[in-house]
Amino acid sequence: MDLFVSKYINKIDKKGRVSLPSSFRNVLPKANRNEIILYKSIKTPSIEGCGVGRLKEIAKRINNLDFFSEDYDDFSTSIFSEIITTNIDKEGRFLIPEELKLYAGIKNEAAFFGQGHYFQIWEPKKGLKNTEDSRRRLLKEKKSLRMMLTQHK
Amino acid sequence: MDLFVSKYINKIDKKGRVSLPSSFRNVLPKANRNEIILYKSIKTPSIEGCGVGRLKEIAKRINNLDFFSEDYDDFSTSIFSEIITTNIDKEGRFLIPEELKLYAGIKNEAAFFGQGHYFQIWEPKKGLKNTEDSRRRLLKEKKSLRMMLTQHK
DNA sequence: CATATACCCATTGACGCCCATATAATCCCA
DNA sequence: TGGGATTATATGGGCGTCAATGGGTATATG
Repeated sequence: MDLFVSKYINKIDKKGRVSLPSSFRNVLPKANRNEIILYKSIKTPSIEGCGVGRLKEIAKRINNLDFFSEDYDDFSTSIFSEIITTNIDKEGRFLIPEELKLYAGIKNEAAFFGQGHYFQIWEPKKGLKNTEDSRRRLLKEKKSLRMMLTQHK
Repeated sequence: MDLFVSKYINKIDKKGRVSLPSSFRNVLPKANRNEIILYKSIKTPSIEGCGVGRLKEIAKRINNLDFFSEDYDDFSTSIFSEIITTNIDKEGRFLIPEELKLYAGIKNEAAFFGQGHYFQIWEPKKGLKNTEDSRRRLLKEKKSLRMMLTQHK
């Protein structure tokens, strides 16, 4: 599976280390399996992460915004200048920078949420609540959710 | 046959393993025959499952949404983080995650119901009752439908 | 030299792989 | 076509491996 899926809650030890879930590590390209990038989520108090290869895709997305819009500047500033690269040790653990932990309100536990081509790291309770909220929003528009899930072709 | 059809009731052993019915295994593509995805059914207290190919298609669809919209996040959270991938061992067995067993009320036995492009896993009694209920609903509708169509003057 | 971080080793529990058996399904040949 | 032989499926259990976690120590970096 080459997508970040499912959710995991891992502990952060005294040294600040936390295991990237094994299934997430396997999504990273064999070449750069010991490096990920992290940045603040724009829309939620969470951290987003992915392999370094994904950067190009993000750049493309931002490039597709209207160059003269405020959004363009805001997104490109918020994302690119805030990106932090982090190394993964032999045991599959990494350090979450203090600033990002503060932003997400993370202390002793980190909840990892698969998001397909990237993942989010939440303070566990906040993360679970966010999942519920977002499911509730979607259920209001049953049509669109069904559209996503049902078999086409 | 490349569809999930028929129903089976299998036992869950001490280790939590359960056999995916052989005919279901044969539906999975030879390439990814040792991996399936599971998720909570939206409308019923049951687990739905299918091969990973279906997931990749959903990923493609979500990826086509506006990257910066709220819908994008809602979909990717509700779908990717709720999906669980599980491996099928050499004997054709897999583990149902505890959270999903709770959701479906499954303990020692699991009932598999073919649904065409996907399948459902139920607590046996609930599953059989659901089958009866939905058949009853169908018959009722048919009756009123026939009434609509045949009652002239 | 002090703090942070990487590497090494250890522990525990979960999971995958292997082997075994019983029952059911299929085959094959006289 | 009957019936024994072979294969497949569902199920049970032993055991090695790996993932998550904890801690000691070396190394780097200012």
